[in-house]
Amino acid sequence: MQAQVLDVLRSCRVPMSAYDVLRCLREEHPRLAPPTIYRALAALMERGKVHRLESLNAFVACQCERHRDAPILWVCTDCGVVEENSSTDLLTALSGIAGKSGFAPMRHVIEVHGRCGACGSAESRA
Amino acid sequence: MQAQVLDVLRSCRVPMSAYDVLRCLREEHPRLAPPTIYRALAALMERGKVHRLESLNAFVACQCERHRDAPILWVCTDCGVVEENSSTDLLTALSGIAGKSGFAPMRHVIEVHGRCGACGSAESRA
DNA sequence: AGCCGGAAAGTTATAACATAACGTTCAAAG
DNA sequence: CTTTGAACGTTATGTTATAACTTTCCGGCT
Repeated sequence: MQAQVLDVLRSCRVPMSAYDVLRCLREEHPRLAPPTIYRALAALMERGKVHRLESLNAFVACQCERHRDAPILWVCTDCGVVEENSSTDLLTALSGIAGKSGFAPMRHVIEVHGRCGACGSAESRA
Repeated sequence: MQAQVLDVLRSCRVPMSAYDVLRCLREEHPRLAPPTIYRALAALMERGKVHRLESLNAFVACQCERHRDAPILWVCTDCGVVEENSSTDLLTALSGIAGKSGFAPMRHVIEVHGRCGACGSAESRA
């Protein structure tokens, strides 16, 4: 089930809600119910294969093989595509701020909404 | 209505869901319905008086009088309290990364979950 | 083989979060 | 004193998520 959910998510660069995934997989498994999907997604997130987009209540397949740091997710509000990367500098900066107030970070949520390069140049050509 | 919602949110440092706010205000306005709350929250967010915690589907009153930058929200997973600040350096770093791929940021979601200083020292004393 | 135990998935039901669509009120502009 | 539009009320429903319990299946054990 995890493998099937991951396949569905990998088949598209646009994030999908758990219910989108459910609708996809119901074509093959008509009786599939939400908890199954959420369990698979939880396991995949645990293994770092999938990221949850908190600001969209949606999920994307991880685009990197391995993570050193927390991912930064770049969401195009125009085409919907999500890019992923990470920045040691950024994490260092965050840790620095955290340190001053004695805050011990456990999990970072960094999502940036805007217009991606492709949509930006498409627009400027128009 | 906006003022009442803001009062409720300001009365506590822990984020509240829209339905938490609704339950609070129903004591005074028994017939209050969700759309009224969501409308007030939308207007307050527009005015920068309230922030939405995307990773919790919840809302907190803004703790700063004015923002230069996008807020960084620090969420204690122990006591639930949210602190807020901002960092020009961090935003600069993000813009730098964005620039390389031609991404034009419009909205930043930066939320860090971890243990706050107070809970950390409480634990170490125990 | 037959049994046991645990992990994954199925199943049912409901909780929690959010908004569409339309109606009402009321005050300020014309 | 009518028009108009913003705020709010109301009803209904859509969307996201999980609690709680059951079943299935596989692998080890006797």
